[in-house]
Amino acid sequence: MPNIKKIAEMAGVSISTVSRVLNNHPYVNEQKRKEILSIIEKLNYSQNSNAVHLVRGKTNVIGVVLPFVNHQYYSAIIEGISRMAAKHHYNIMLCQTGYSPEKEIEVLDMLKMKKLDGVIICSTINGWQELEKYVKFGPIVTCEDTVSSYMSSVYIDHYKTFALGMEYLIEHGHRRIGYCVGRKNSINSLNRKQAYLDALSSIQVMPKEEWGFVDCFTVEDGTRVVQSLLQMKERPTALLVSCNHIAAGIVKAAPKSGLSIPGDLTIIGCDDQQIAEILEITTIAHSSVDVGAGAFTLLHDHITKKNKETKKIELFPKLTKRLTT
Amino acid sequence: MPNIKKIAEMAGVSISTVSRVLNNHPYVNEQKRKEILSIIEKLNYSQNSNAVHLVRGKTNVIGVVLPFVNHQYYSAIIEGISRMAAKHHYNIMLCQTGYSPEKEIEVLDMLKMKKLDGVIICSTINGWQELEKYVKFGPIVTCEDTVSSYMSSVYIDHYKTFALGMEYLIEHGHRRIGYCVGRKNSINSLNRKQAYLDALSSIQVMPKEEWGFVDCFTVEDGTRVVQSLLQMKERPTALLVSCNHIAAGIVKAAPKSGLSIPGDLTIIGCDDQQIAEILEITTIAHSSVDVGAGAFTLLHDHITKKNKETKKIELFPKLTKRLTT
DNA sequence: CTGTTAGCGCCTTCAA
DNA sequence: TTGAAGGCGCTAACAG
Repeated sequence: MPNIKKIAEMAGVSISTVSRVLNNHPYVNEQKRKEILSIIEKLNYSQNSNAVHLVRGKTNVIGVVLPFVNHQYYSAIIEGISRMAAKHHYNIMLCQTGYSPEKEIEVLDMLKMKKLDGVIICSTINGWQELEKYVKFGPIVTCEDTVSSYMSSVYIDHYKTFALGMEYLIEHGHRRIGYCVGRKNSINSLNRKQAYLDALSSIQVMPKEEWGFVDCFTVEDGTRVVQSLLQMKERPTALLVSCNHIAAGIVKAAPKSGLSIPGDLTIIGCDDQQIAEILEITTIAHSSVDVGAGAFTLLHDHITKKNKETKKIELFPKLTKRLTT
Repeated sequence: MPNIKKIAEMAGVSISTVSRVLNNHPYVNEQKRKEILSIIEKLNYSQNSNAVHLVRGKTNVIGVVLPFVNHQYYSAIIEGISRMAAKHHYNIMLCQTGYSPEKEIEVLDMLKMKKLDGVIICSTINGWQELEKYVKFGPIVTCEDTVSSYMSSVYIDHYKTFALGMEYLIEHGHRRIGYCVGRKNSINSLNRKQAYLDALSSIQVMPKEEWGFVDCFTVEDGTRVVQSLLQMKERPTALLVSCNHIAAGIVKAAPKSGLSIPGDLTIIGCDDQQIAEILEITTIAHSSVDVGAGAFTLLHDHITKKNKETKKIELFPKLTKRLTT
């Protein structure tokens, strides 16, 4: 592999001059520039990124941290990030954590080690207090609501999401309402639960422990919920579900067990996965692609120092009524 | 930011010694090792990856090239790659090309520029002859069938896939058969078409041009297919569809237009997207996660020189009968 | 067991 | 408009 020195030798100039044409600097004799370019061409030379990164102190690579790549909520976010990143000539290091705290830290360490110019955290397991320790190594943007004043974020207030859903259900006469969320104690789950509890309390209804389902992530989890429902003496008439894939599982499994939807069971899902459209599931959604695009923009502004202060961008989901309500 | 020199100074040793403890080399006084470690801890130091990459000549990063991230066929492949990569301490650079030839070349250039240790191409737009030019810069593995003897691949022979589907349809009495594929002239599409034509010719049926749909990628394309079908004087009784998302669009749209499935129209999809399971679509599938995992393994073996010769791994999909046939 | 030294490939003053 | 020289931060012989 040729290097800059070799090119310089062949062109009979110094490596500085070669460097100048490589980086489109002015003050290079047009004749020499042409000559150098042709040699570069002939030798099929290109810069060694690692050397460039080392000397420049940046890589034009950002890290994207998420629990599961093969999950449409996240792949939509990646889509948004990808589009914007391509526009600004940034590359994406994709890091699937499976919600392992260590894996998340590993990525943050890559920031510290200058392998990454910045990081977007789609969903954290360590929590923002931990993330905060790394902002001194480079900008971090989250796609979740964080209280931290050191990190920008694009987020949805899931208290509002669930509040919106509960309002709809209550307005439509439901009193026996249940819900499904993912990780039991994540910020988002806790917010959702609070909205649920507050709404019930506003109509003087006591929440029923067994109607709150946790650890729901996939279609299979949805069918599991239906199984549980069938065992109950008293069943909810409606379910507010934090993700459409779970909702899809419920919607497919319920009729097979004799529960008609929305007759016996009303379902409201969340997010903008296409499955909701296909199965005609009522959903409360925002654009996940926009989340990703927004996160990249915030991050990019920080990297390029366009803005120093952190920024919080809230996205407001809205309810689309379809056939499960 | 502290560097190795600073650590050496503070510990009163040379940078070599620090480097040794950093890389777990033997022959370091246990006392000094402890001391150095504690200073590293105190200063919250860590190596500069770019310097390490430069001097080692590798980055432990591989590139993954695909047209669309937000498409379940590809996100499943990424899942497979991610899992294996994590196991071997490799990172993934994700590159969405949108089938732009230039974007694909950009990634290959990153291989040339030592930013990447290897590349996995999930679907190429430039074609294998072009890719081949880059193997001298590092190993390239594809998830498509390539004739190249310079690149390993994990692939499905889509001639066989469609042949399998046609056989099923013909056995079940269909004679008026159509098909849907993605890019009109991609290798895979051409292979599929050939299988289709060969099957028809084997039963002495003349193919009908308008029953071959191209540029089908999404659910919406599926509904578009149904629109076209409705305009036809003579309609096919069955459709072999290269991707379940298109099939999903057809399955949802058809009944709304009075075409019952499988009564008026039999549908066979392809690949293992969950949507097929949910909508009970008969499909011809292999595990896409396995494709990714296999591709990484091949690539890793090349990077670590475990095997020099290229290897071709063929995966055989099988037909799962459900409710659309 | 430890330090010196020579790179890895490139960018960027500085002086000419 | 050009070149020399000094890093960027680290690894790896080599010599002690």
